[in-house]
Formats: sequence, structure tokens, C-alpha cells
Amino acid sequence: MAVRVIFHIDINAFFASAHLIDNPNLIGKPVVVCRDVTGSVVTTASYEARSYGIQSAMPLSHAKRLCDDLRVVELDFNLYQELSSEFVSIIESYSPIVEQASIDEVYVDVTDLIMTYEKPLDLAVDIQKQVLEQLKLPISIGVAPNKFLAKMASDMKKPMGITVLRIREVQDKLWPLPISEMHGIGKKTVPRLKEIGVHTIGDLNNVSYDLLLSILGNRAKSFVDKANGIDPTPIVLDGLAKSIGQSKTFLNPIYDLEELKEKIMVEILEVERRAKIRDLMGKTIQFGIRMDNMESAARSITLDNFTNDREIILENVMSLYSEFEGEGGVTFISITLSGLRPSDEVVEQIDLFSVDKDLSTDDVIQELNNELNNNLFFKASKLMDGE
DNA sequence: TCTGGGGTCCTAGGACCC
DNA sequence: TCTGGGGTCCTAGGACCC
Repeated sequence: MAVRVIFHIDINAFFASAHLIDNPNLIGKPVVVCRDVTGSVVTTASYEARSYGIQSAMPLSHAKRLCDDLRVVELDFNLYQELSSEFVSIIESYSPIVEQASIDEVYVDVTDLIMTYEKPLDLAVDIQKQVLEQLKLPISIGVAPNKFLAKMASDMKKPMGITVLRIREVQDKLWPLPISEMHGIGKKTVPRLKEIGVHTIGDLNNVSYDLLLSILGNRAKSFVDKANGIDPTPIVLDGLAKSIGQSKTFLNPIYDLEELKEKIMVEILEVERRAKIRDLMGKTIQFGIRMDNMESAARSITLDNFTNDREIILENVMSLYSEFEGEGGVTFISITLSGLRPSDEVVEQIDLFSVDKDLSTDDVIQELNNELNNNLFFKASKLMDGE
């Protein structure tokens, strides 16, 4: 296969950087982004805050102890979404082969484009300059022949780094890294790998393949390949979202059914809103729950028809919930709509079923129930506005 | 120090169809 | 009637990432 040139581009401390644009007074100050309430955790820390030892996922109270002068900024997802779109647009103006891997990072294939530059790194420097000038956002770029190496490279120098990782450098630059730094290996797998003697990425070459198979399953081969700088996975042009979900953790367990139903509806309203603004309908509804004894579970149902309607979602979620009713206080809920398709692709199927019929007694009762639910939704909307 | 929220992908068993 | 294999969909749970 022909050699490709892939950039992995990552916005540095994205949420914090985003607020610095909005509020230049914060520039140079230690800033964390998170909800400023007791019990919340740091979502993103600016580099100044990081110099105090503050990290994301750290409890806010802990962060405040580490730094007296800490500035706390509330999350603003609309701001991030807007900046993220502008960021992707800038990258797409260079090459159309872009995959958005998350809200703050993309992979882009620049194989053709980079040939037109005298020095290959000039392209990376140019992109970095453009994003900084147009959006005031600092980015790090990893340059490599495939996605995995590009991702590992962009992590090596932040903020505002440009790092090239060639196949021939894998032994020197990749193998010595702790296995926990390998993209795709998380905190559950790290201890299991250490048990069989895999402490660094290079160690993946030093243990028996059968042992790796027992821990990594089907993915064993791809991890060994990646450790050796091989990753054939293609750049996937951005498609539709696969799922839309909302979840909520409660500090105080909820025992009251009506109260829980209201909380569920707040989340459903948000799922419905997000599905409708993107003109998406889903076929599978999933309900997740955690009880005050930390037990958690998820139940899902796949419908015959696609929907993004609050009533239908509610009806199914409540029926999924009924299995857990009376089992104790609820500390977490999630509602997810998946199996998404554009609305206009599924409209015809729905029309087949929307046959007019005379109202039976059951229908009248259903109507009344709907009305009741609408009132509850109204209350739920108010709750949302108030927050 | 076990704390948040939004996602994706994988696995494995069961049902069902051919 | 039993036996076999392949494919797809559904469901539950787990791991991981940002």
C-alpha cells in the first residue's frame, strides 16, 4: 500500500482555551471548567492550573485546595460545539479527508497536499498558525504514516507541538512508553498486561501471543501491529451520529416514583430536542439505571418503527424502568436513542402505519394519559429552564 | 479519591431464517 | 426427524476515550 501522511490534530485544553477567547481576563490565570457546585469534578484545567497539579476528573474541592487563586468557569457546550465546527471547517479547507474523532480532535489525510510543500512540516506549521489566528485556539499536531502513530505523536508534545513519528523511530520513541499510554489500553487492561510482564509498549513483542490473546481477545493482533507502527485502519469520513443520550447522576437517591418520572422526562425532552434539531430518528431506546447500592443495569428495546417522539420514548422508558421499581433509591439514570437514521429516510415507513381509526375507550384513556404526560413535560421544561 | 457526562466499539448468547 | 452451518438482529454488559 502506498505510504500515507496522516495528521492527528488536537486542540489543547479545549474547554479551558475556549473560555479564554470569550473572556481574555482569564488569560494567564489558573482556570478550571466545571459546574461550580459541591461534589463536581474538574472537566478541563488550563495549563496554568495544571502547573498547580490540577488535573481533569479531580474533585473541584481538591483543586481549590491546591490553588487559592483558581478561577472556575461554568461549562458551555454551545460555545464548544460552535468552535469545534469552525475548527473542523478550517481543517477541511486543507484536505477533504477528515475524520472528527471527538469534539476536539481530528484525523486528516494530507498525503496529496503535503507534496506541494517544499518542506513537509511547513504544512503543519501553517495549519497551526491558521487555527491560532482565526480561532485563537492552540493545537498540537502529530505527523505519521497512519492514524495510530499520528495520535501517539500528537500526545508527545503539548501545547502547540508538532511531532513527527516515523516507522523507523518506533523502537526509540514508542517502545519505551508505559503500556498505559497506548491508545485503546485502559485502566482495566493495564494491570492484566503487567501481570504477564507487559510494562511498556515494546513489551508487547516480548510475550507469547497466546497469552496476549487471552487478555486482548480479537484485538491482540491489532495491538501488536500498532506497537510495531502498523495500523491500516482508514480515515472514516464523518457520518451521522450513532446515538443520542442523556444521563444524570443524583447526589441524593430518589425514592419517589413521581419525582423520578419528572427527572426522566427532563432527560427525554433533551434527547428529543437534540434528535429533532439534527432531523434524526432512532429505533432503539435504552434506559440505564444505578441504585444507591451501586448496582447498575441497562435495558433496551428495539421498536418496529423509528421515532424521536417524547411520548413514545417515555412510554418505553417507563416500561423498561418497571423492572427496577421498588428496588431502592435511584442515583443515576440514562436515556439513549440509537439506531439513528435521517428522518426523511424513514418517513415512508411511518406513513404506512398512520391509519385513521375511530376512537375506542382505550384510545380515550390513552389521550387522557398523554395529556397528563404533557403537563408533566411542561413541568419538566420549567425545571430545565430553571437550571 | 471513586467523582461527571457524552459517546463508540466489542463480545457473547439467544432467536430466527435459510 | 435430526443434524449442520452461516448470517443477521436483538439484548446486556464491559471497556475505553475525551
